[in-house]
Amino acid sequence: MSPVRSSTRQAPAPADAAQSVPPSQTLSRGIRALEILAAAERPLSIAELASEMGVHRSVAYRILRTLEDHALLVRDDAGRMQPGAGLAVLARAVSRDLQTAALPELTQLANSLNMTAFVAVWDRQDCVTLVTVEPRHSAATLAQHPGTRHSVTAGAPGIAIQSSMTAEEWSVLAPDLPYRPEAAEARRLGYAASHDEVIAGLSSLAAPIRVPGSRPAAIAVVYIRRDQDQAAVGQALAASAARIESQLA
Amino acid sequence: MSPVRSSTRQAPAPADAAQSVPPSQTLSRGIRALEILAAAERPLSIAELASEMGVHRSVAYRILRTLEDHALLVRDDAGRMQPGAGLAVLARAVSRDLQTAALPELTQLANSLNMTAFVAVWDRQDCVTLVTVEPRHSAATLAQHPGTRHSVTAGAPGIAIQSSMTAEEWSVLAPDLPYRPEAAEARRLGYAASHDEVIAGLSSLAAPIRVPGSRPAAIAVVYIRRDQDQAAVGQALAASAARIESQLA
DNA sequence: ATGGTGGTGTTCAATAATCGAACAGGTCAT
DNA sequence: ATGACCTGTTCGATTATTGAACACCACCAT
Repeated sequence: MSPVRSSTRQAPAPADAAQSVPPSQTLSRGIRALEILAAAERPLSIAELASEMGVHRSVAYRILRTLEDHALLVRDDAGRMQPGAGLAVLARAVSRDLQTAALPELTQLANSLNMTAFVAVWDRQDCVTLVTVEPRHSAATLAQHPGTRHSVTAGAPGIAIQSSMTAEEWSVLAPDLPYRPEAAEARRLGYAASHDEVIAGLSSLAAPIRVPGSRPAAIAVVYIRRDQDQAAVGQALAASAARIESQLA
Repeated sequence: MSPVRSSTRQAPAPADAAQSVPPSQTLSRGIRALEILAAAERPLSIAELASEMGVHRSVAYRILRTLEDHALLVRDDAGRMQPGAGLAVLARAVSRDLQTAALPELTQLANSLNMTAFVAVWDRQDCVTLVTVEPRHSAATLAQHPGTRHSVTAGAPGIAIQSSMTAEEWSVLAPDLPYRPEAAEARRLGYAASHDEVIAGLSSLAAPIRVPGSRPAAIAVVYIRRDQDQAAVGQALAASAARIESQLA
């Protein structure tokens, strides 16, 4: 296929049973610092972070300095920490091809349907929103922001992702998660629907995107009014998904 | 000002001369793994990453396992590593208020001007693109993606950021970086312009956004044709910047 | 002024986390 | 089947990490 790309042979990733190599303590703590900071809604001092992490302040100091070196963290005027631009650079590389292929489709969908459109990927137990596009005349903007995560067993994107495989395939890949019966119908239709699942009052439609070599994703829209022509929108989503898949091949 | 926000007193962030605390080795390596992975345009095996990082394979193994635990990394079908969705979650927290305030303005600008609009923040020597919105009828989409970085001394966004402060303030905050004379004029006009600076053939206009407590940012558009009414577009940018600033107050 | 409070940054011996070699496999070409 | 290349695991030696203690600064009440 790609004659230049050498060394294609490699070993499998066997079922990850209880891993026997203990995680790196320092690295874990560093990441936890980032997670805490991302969840906090205001900048935090080193001392606050240290107590939040449950480590000695001098340990936090060293860790935060390191994160700062790599621009994953920046300081306030007052010296307090907040997430840094380096994270945006790293995030751009997440499913880069999918992001690139999906963006034009999302723009097109958002504006023609006048709904917020987004791509979500399957990550462990969750569905994570990767890119979003809001419609042009967004008066009451539905804020579906990137980085949002919710259970993959709830909402149209999750159902769509499930619908890209059979119940049996699902039980292999996600033995702990239930297979939603709606996925079977979504499989027939080419798209999935949900109402009031993730956020009360909101409805969502989604179509699966099969990504070669990776877990499946979904392209979706959210909306408020229930009186939509679900079939038409669903088919538009499925068509977009097909175009995206063809670009990823 | 904000009576609820307790504990406002804190120490300064004195000039960061050569830091005397050595960075955490393990954490640095973990971040470097992410950087390498983000720069690579294909998934990498553990062995490849190890040699790329210049560490023993078993060291890389432990580090990657840890990153995987936190969903900053996911594996290929074949067990090779690629950036994970957790990074998207963290990135969403970068200048969250700015992102939120800017998004509607970007959508509005992109569609009314029919140009790609984006927000860039100042990070060390660089200008990093945070959010972008492409116009609706994007035939030839200018792919200005989030995460793009280029020197803050080049391009309209960089000049706009410089224009938000005087040459003297600049020399304090960025002693190593030159102050572009264009910034003085941009300061008068309320917006900055550049041609062929970052990417040959592309022009850009930008207005500064002053962010309370943080480094300044910029809102900008890129376009190909030179025959634009620069003043009108520049003023639209400045107006958007003003609205964003008022939301951040 | 003066001390109290809450913060940052630095140093250093003790300790526990990390390192890296060696081993045990698995998969895919040839 | 043989070699090439990979993942995952174990374990003693080494070294990075830890955390207490110290010096210092800014701000606020008293």
